Amino acid sequence: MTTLKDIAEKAGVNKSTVSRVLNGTGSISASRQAQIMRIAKELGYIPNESAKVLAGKKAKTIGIILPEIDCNYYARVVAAIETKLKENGYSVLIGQTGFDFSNEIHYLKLFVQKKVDGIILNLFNTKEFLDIKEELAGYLKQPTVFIEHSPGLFDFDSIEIDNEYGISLAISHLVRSGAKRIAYITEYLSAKVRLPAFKDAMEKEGMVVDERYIKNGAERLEFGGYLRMKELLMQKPLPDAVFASYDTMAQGAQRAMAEYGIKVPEDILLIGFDNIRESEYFSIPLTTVSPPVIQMGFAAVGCLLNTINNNDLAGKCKMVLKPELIIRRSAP
Amino acid sequence: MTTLKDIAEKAGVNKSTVSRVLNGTGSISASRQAQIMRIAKELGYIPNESAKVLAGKKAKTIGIILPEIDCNYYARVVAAIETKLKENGYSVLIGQTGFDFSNEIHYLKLFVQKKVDGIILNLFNTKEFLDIKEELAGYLKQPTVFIEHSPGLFDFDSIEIDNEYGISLAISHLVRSGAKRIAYITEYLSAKVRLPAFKDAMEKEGMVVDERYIKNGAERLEFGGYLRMKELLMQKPLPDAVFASYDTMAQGAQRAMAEYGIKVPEDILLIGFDNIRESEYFSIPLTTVSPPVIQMGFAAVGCLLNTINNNDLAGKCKMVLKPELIIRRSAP
DNA sequence: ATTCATAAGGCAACCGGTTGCCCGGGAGAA
DNA sequence: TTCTCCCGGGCAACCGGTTGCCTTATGAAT
Repeated sequence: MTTLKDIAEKAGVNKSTVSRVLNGTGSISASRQAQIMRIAKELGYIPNESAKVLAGKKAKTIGIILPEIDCNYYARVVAAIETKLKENGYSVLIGQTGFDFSNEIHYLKLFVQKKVDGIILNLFNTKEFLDIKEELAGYLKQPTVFIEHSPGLFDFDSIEIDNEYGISLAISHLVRSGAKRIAYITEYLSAKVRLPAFKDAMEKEGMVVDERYIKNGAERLEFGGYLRMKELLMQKPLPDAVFASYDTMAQGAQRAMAEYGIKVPEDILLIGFDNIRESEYFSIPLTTVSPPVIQMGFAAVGCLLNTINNNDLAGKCKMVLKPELIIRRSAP
Repeated sequence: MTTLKDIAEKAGVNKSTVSRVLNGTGSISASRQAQIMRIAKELGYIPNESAKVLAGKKAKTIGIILPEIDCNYYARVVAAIETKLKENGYSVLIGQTGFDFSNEIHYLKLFVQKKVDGIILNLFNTKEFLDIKEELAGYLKQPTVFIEHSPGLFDFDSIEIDNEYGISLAISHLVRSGAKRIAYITEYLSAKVRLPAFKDAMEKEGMVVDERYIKNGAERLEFGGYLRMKELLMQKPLPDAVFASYDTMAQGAQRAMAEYGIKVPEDILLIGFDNIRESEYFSIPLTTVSPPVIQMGFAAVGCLLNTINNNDLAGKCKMVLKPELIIRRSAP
């Protein structure tokens, strides 16, 4: 490990001079600069970030906490955020919580210790978070922005997705298409936030919520969609429209319907949520609600960098992004 | 920011005592311990990782560099790695290179500066890497493991996927199924490693490689598969089997064939590579080559942790993992 | 009563940079 | 010629922990 001191000794100067040359601060003669740069290269000098941070420099790192990565939705979120941060010279520390509250807290604390410059929180358990907010006070002093969901603390920045609005778009589209028996397939985690919104939307459209057409369960993703759809197909009369809690479940549902010879959209309309990249390429291209996740990621980064650089803007940045409806063949 | 010193002053002891209590090292009386712990909690003490690292502690962080996250394949890789590392108390810094060599180098250097304990490299440009290996010497001194591809340096650990073998599994399966005109759809990036392997496999099976049945291009993912498949459908006679460079392209290909009324597998057999989670739920469940990526991730972490903890094992860990063929309806 | 080991904790150097302050010397202004 | 000012660079404190070594007190063993 070669350090500033090594370079300084070899050049016969003080290490502060070397520091200044390497950082382009202070005024050092051109010849010295050249000499020091050369020696630094010769010695293969690699700066020590920990020392820099300890001495008061920014770590140029932000942490992002989210439920999981291996999922078409969150992968896109983190990719967008990473890309934007990279453009600004930041690195990203990542934490998967698996939807678990203790992990959410664990990573929050960990990242703060690691002296990140800011944190992007995609929390699932916002209620629980709110409960122990005071206890966490020390960990919420650096720039923090909540994405997707917000615990509703007005002293924090948040970039939310308007789930309720998105779901109402889906339901009213189905109703306008003449659906009478609208079913909902979901899983426990997703249901937590989307089931109430589904019921609301139904009521606003004047539809009765028939619990027999709501299928919930533990299994997630394609498999969950597949199972719940099969359950639904036992019901008679069959629903004439299905809202899947997210696109990945919709893909499983399509598969189940194909097995049973049910035609989409002729027999049953199908609509999803998320507009994942592949939904356009499902065997029946999926009509779906498209939350602006890339925009959300970019906004979160922009907001965070603002707060970091001007450090007086926390709480100033509150956005609620509206999803839009993407109409494809599964529910034209 | 409360520090060790603050706690020490309040407790009337030296900060070294506080350090020892907090770390459970040294011998400190139970009452002191209790007192110090209490004060630490009262003051909301948050340890400073940079200081710890500077003082010689491990950062308990590893960096992972890979082409992209928003892609079913790599998302799974990074998820597996993150999960395993979390179990061992490590955090992960992530870098997306976008398949770009300069980004690969950029992140390597960056992570080293950040004093990570180890690096997992999923490099795309292994040749270029090899070319400037000497220049990088200073950056390759901490534990490093290559995954998926290896630059073939025997002083480094690597967990490779045997692409050639995987592709030969696919081709020989198609040949055994009676395919005479086997096509290959791909895109520039994937082709770099898989096209030669495709040709090899074809030759080994005694098939002639007909360039008219090889469709390559810039577009990636589903869209790329969709475009290349449409090109293929202009060819006559039609191929009787298609090998898609990866499952996501296969999904696009399925869509193109559906539009043209081509039946899979009756008219054309289709086979993919990657065995992404959703391939089981494609409209025609996809026969595909399954590289053991979870196992690869776990092995990489295991190998890295070994090297970190025993620091004399570098280069000892070399694995080449064999994919297996998953037979589903698209090529029974 | 003397020796000795051990427990409890203090002291200070060190990790590798950063930065405010200071100083000597040469050039330009008065 | 003397006074200023700026350029080039040195000095040392500081960031917040860690740890080897040393001291003191206490109790046990001889």
